Amino acid sequence: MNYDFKATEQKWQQKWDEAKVFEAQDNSEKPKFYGLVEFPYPSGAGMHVGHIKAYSGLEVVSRKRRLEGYNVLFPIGFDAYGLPTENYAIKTGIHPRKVTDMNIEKFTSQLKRVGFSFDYSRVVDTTEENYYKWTQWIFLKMFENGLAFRDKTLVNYCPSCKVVLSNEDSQGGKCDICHSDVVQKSKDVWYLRITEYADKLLEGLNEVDYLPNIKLQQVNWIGKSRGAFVNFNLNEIPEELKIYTTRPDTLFGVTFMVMAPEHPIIDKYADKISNMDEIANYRSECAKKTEFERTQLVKDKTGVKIAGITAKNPVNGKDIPIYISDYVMMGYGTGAIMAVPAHDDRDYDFAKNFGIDIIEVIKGGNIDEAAYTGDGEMVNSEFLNGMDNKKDSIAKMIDFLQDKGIGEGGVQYKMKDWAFNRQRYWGEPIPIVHCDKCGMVAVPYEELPLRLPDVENFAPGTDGESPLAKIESYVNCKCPKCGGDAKRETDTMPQWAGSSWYFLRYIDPHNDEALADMDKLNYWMPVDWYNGGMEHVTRHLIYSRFWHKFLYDIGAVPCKEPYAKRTAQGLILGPDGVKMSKSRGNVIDPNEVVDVFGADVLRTYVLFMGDYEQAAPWSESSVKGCKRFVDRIWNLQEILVDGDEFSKELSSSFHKTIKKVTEDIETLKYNTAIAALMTLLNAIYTKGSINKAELKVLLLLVNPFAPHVTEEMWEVCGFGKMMAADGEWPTYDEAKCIDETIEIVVQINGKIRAKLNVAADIEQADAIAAAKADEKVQAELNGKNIIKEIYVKGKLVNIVAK
RNA sequence: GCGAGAGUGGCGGAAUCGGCAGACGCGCACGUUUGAGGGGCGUGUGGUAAUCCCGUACGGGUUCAAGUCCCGUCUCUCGCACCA
Repeated sequence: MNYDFKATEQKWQQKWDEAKVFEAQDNSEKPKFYGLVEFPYPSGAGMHVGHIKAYSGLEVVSRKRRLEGYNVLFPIGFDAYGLPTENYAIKTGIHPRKVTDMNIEKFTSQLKRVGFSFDYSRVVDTTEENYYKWTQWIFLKMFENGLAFRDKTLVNYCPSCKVVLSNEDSQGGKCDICHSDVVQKSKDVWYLRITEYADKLLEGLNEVDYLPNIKLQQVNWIGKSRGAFVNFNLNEIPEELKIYTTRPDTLFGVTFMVMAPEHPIIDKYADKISNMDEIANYRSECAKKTEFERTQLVKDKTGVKIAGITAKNPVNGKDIPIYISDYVMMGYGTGAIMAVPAHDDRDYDFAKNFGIDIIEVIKGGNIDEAAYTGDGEMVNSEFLNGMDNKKDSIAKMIDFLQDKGIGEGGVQYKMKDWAFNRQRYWGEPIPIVHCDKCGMVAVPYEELPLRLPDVENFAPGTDGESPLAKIESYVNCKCPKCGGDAKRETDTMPQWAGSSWYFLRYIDPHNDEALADMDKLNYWMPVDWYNGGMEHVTRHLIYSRFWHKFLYDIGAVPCKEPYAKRTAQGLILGPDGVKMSKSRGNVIDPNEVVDVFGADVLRTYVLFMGDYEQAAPWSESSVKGCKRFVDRIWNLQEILVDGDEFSKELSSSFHKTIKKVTEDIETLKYNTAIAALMTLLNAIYTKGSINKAELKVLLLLVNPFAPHVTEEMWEVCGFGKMMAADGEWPTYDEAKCIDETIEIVVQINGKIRAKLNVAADIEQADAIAAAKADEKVQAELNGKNIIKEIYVKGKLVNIVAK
C-alpha cells in the first residue's frame, strides 16, 4: 500500500483551510501562545529551504501548543518594501506594486504547499496603505516627541552621477557606475534618536529570555562605556577642547592630543593656524577614503600637527601639541581625544611615527617595546602614585576633575542615532512638509496615509534626491499650519521601518482606529517566542525594541518588552558546504523537494539535519532517510492490532519517547526528538505489531513534524475527524519511563570487562557482588588486591585492583 | 585586534551535574524478496587479523574514571572593528 503523499497533502491543506483551524481566537478562555517568525522579504527568486527551516521550528512548537490546548497566534506576513523590487522595476518598467503582489503570491503558494499552520486571515504586508498608515503614524509620534530630527552627515557622493552611494557601491573610493572619484558630501538626513533609549534597551535585557549570545551581541552593539569628560585649555585661543576618555587614571601620561580632521575648532580658528594648507591637503585625502579604507589602515597612523595651537594638561599644567588624524572620528565621543601613548596601542603607534614623548604612568609593561594596556600600580602621577590604577585612581581622578571644575564622569555609547531615510521610491513616504515660514510641519494625522504617488520612472533623481522629488504634484503642497506654499519631504523610510512593529499589527490587522486594539494587545502581548536569523539580532531586534519601548512610553502598547523569548536558527548551506546563493547556483528550491518527496519529508528533514542553531549542508541523499521515516509511519497500518493501552513490551519506550519529544521541542532539539521517534519506530517494527492506543500516541507525537500523513492516518484509523481540531498532546508517567532491568557496566581499573543485566533498583552491595560473581571479572581480579570499589547508580561498577 | 561559538567515523550529527564514545540518519557491504532501476526487508559497519590494543584538533595535567574539568597551542565559523 503505497502512500500517495501528493493527494493526501493537498487534501489536508484544503481541509485545514476550510475548517479555519489555525485561525487564532481573540476572545478565548484558553491560555494564549504567540509564536513569531521573521516575516520574509518577498523577492522574485521565491523562497529557498532556509526559509522553511526558519519557520519549521516554531511551526512545530505552535502545532504542539494547539494540541496542548493553547489558543495559538502563529502569523505570517511580508516585509515588502526594498531595493531589489525597486531595481527590478527600474529594469523592467513593471510597477513595484505589481512586482510585490506577484512575489507575495508566489511566496504564499510555496508556504501553503509545505503545510505551515499560519493564520492566513492575519497576513500583513508592509507596503499596503492601511499598514504603512500606522508606520507613518508612529513616525509622527516620534517627531512630536523630539525623537525624529534632521541633521547633517557625510555621505558617499558621486559628483558625476549626482547620486548618494552606499559603502558597498563606492569601494576603493570609486563610483561603481561611472568609476569617478567618490567624495564625502555633507547632506541633511533624518535621524531617530535611538540613543535616548540606550539605557532602557540595555536594562530591558534583564527581563527577557534571549539566548545568551543574542543578549551579548545587543550589549556590544549598544556599547556602553563609562569614563570621564575632561576640558583641556588651549593656550592660544579662548576655547576649551573637550575630550572623552575611559581612562581618566592615565591623565598624567598625556603627551599630545588628537582631533578628528573635520573638527569645527579648526575652521573656527583657521587664522591662528599657520599650516592650514597642509591641513586642507590631509583633509581632502581623508575625504577620498571610504569608511571601509579608513578602517583598514590600522597600523600606519597618519596625521598633521596643528601649528599655532597647543593645549595645557589640566592636571599638571604641561603644554602639549595637538594633531589631526583620521583615527579619531567625529562621530564618537567629542571628536577629540587625549593621547596616552604609554597605555594605548593607537596612541603608541602615532607617537612612534611622530616622535612624541611616551610617559609611563602604570607599572607592569615595557613601554620601549609596546603600549601597556593592562593594570598595575600608578607612577609619575603625583597624587595617584602607589595606587592600583583600576581600584582607586579612576574615582579619585574624577573627584579631582569635578572639584577643579575641569571635568566630570560620563558615559558613551557606540550605538549611533538611526539614519532614517533613503533617496528611493519604494518605501514609506515621510509625512513631513517643509514650509519656509513654519519650518518642518507634520502632516495631520487625519490625512494619513500619505500615499506613495504613482510614477513612471523609478530611478533616483539627480543631486542625490529621491524619485519622488521629480513629481511636482506631489512635492508642491500647502503648509498644514499656515496654508502657504510648501514642499513635501521626498525621502522615504528605510527598509527597517515596517518590520519594527509588524508583530503588533498581526494582533489586529484590520483595525482602522489604532495600530491595534488595546484589549487585544493586552491579551496577546508580549510575543511568547520569537525565532529568526542571527543576522537580525542586532539591527532589527534593537530597532523594534526601541519602537516598542517608545510606544509603551506614549501608552500605545501595554508592555515594556515586545519579545519574551528569542532564539535563532542556523543557516542551511548548499550541498557544497557553502552559503546558498543564486550566483553559486547551489540554492535548493523547496517546491522541488515537495514535488519529489512531499511536504512532510521536507519539514522533517530541515529539522533532522542537525543542531537547529548550527549551520548544516543540504544533503539530497539524507532526505531519503526522512522519506523512509514517513513511509514507515504510513506502513504501520499493516501491523496494526487492537488494544486500548500500551503493550507491556513497548510501554516504557512510549513513556520515554513522549517525555523526550515533549522536552526536546521546547529546547530547539528537534533533531534528537525526531531521532527518538525513529528509535521508537524501530522498536515497534522489531516487535512486529502496534496496537491502536500506541498508534494514536505515535501519530500525535509525529504530527507537528509531519502533519499530513498523521492527519490521514488519524482519520483512516477512526481516531477522530481532524487531529488539528480534536487531538490532545499525550502525557507520560515518569515512573513508567523506567525499565525493570537495566544493563550495567563492570570496569576493572577503569577498563570495561563485563556487562550485566540487573534489576533497575539494585543496591550498591548487590551490584558489586553481582559484578564479582562474573567469570571474566574473577579472572581479571585473580591474584590482585582490591583497593577500591565504586558504584554509580544504574550505570556502572568500577573495581580498582593491584 | 576584540567578543562569542565550534573542532567527534567515509558524511550530517548524538552523548558534556565526569561514568558503555559514535544514538538517529546517510553512505557502504553482504544476504533476501524479485515484473529489476534512485524499491522493500534482514544483518553488519571507528581503526586493526584480533574478544588484546588504539581512538573525540594538538601537547600536558587532575581523577578509580575525561569528548566532557584545568593549563598551554593550533584551526575554522560568526559578530564587531582605529569607540578613545
